[in-house]
Amino acid sequence: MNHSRSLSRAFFDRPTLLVAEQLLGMRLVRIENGQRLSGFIIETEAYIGEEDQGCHARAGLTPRTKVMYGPPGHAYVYFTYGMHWLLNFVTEREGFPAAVLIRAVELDEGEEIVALRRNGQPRAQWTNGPAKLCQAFNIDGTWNGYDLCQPNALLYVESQSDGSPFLALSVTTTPRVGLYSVQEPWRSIAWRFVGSPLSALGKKHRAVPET
DNA sequence: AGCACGATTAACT
DNA sequence: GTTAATCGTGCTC
Repeated sequence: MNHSRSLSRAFFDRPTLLVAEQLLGMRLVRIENGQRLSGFIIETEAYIGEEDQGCHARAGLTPRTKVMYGPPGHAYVYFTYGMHWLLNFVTEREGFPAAVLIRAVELDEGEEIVALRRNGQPRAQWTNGPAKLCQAFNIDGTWNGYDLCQPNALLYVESQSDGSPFLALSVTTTPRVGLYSVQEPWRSIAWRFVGSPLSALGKKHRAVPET
């Protein structure tokens, strides 16, 4: 594609906080039966290392966390609450467990299919949650370990051809969602990145989005 | 082998 | 704002 390019492994092979922030405005792409489904990433969270008590890797190397210990640029997809799949991207060097959770995207391509999958829901709620976007893009555990940086990948992230994001966003950081039982400082550390359209600046400002 | 728990969502009141 | 749905994971026995 002329106006875009796939993010390289080097992009993910960097400090997780940097990756989490710079993923905002990039385009998540899923090729399904030859058709493109995509959305602009607008919300992420960082999970970094065994010390991070909010990170699954706090349990060390297990069958579940194995992918996070692997090379960067792979998908870490896991199941939670008995019914939801969540999509993460592995970051940092091989051997160091870290990942970025994709919490929300703004749908770009694949409206018909997503409308079908999220039937009954208004458009604004199609992909505004980590499990919702997995449902919308039909991403489940079979994608765990998938290499986003391989040639002709069916799941990957795009930037513009010059490497910049598609959307110019103002970035707000807040504590990560749903870590109520996690000890401090991990519970409150501001490792959640929320992108808001620059055009919305000066209008409504939400200091801390509801958790 | 058994069990408590959860990086959530939708459908309630 | 509250709660049920639902099952893989990791920890304990």
